[in-house]
Amino acid sequence: MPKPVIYWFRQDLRLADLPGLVAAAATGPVIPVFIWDENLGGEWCMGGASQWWLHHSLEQLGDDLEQLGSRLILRRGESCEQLELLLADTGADCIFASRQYQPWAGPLEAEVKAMAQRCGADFKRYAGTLLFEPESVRTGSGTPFKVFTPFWRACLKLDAPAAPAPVPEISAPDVWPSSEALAQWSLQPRKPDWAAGWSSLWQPGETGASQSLNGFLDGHVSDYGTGRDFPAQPNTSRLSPHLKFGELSPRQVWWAAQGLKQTHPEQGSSVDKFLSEIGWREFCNHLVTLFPEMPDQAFNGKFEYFPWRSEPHLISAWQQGMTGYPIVDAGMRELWQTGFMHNRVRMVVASFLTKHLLTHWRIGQQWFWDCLLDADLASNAYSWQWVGGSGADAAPYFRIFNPVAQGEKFDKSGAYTRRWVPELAELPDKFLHRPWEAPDLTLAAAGVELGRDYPKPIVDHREAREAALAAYGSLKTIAA
DNA sequence: TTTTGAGTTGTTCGA
DNA sequence: GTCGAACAACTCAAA
Repeated sequence: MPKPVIYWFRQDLRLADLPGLVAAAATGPVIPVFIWDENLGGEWCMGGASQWWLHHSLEQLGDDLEQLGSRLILRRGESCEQLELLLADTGADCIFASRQYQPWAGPLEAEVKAMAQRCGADFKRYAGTLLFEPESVRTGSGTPFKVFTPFWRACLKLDAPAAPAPVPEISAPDVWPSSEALAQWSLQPRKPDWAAGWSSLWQPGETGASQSLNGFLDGHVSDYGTGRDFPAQPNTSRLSPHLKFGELSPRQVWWAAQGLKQTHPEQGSSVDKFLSEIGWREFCNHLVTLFPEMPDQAFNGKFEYFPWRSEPHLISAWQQGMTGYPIVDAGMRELWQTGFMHNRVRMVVASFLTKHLLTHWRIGQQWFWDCLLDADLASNAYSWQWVGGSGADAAPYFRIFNPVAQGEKFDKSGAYTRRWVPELAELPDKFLHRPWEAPDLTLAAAGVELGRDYPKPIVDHREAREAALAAYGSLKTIAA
């Protein structure tokens, strides 16, 4: 009997289309392992909402492995130390894993490789988390791209990603190493249980992921191009948490989408628009491998001098969805209550924090990191810097979202806002996004007293806009 | 090497 | 109500 090998699961919690697992299964009996390395990433260790998802995803993965006659071994501690212990416990002679792209992942992989070799074993790393490896996408002059559109055009000219690999047959080792109990890791909130009810909103795990993908492609993708901008409409894929944990590979998404284009050519442009969002995931992750400081430092050095403010009561109002701007508050409450926020609304709330409140984008980045089920280091950092104006190819500084106009344009009928800000539900459409302009009688008829049932705006839009333009304008005199 | 066209998602104002 | 211009300047990527 050949020696067993270890498959080290990371943010790739699936069995299908996992090249490293295929290779491991072809080598010998496989010991699947997940290590809860809770401090990995330091400041960017896993946020609360994501831990809830992780718990359920691991539960599913364990069940799925048992269906195959295998198991998921759980260990807690520093990744490299635990792997070394596992090599000793099991006599395994190789560790297989998927490559990850956070700034700390490469050094950790190098450390594991060195440790394995010291132990007379080996470490093998496989692609599969992205469509294209960062090293493979280059401009005509051989440099990495810093602008999305030419980046994605170049990706589309490369060889198409390989077809997804099926679930391999996995043989079990003679002896299993010990495993910890998932329940003892306390990944789920206790008191208060802010995730109560999330199980009816989300289905973590590979099965839920492929159901979401298929459901989306069978239906709502057809109107993705325009429908995706309206938060009350069901035209977004909601695949991001599944992709973040690797329950679904981008190759599976790619191939399923290409298949749909074959059978429904008329949906081609919507499908391409959807795939370009997968392209943004690629782009952000490629950029963070090039610029590992992206999560922590302004891309544009000028922003070291930006006059950010820090007013705790404003930050807290934003976090709690009590700014007095209904579309902003709806988004922030959706985030807190479901671990997710619609894309359009993410932009509105991010613009509001950085521009109306002149609050550092890092405050928003950290809040999203803790609250979002799909929190991805690269996408989160890139997007906050993009909105805040300090990013690579960022939004122009005068692009300041008007929360009233955004509400009236993208949630005209108010279905989204009324759902998350129910105290305004009885207001007529005309005043829903600007309750401070409603006549007293209208407010009374809707059962709303501003300042009691719902806040007055914490800042005046026009004044805040002027202040933001002045603050951003102050950077013009500073050489980059 | 130099030149040229372009770059996710907006708002306001005045004609 | 609708439409175009202004709101800047800079960097990127390709020709």
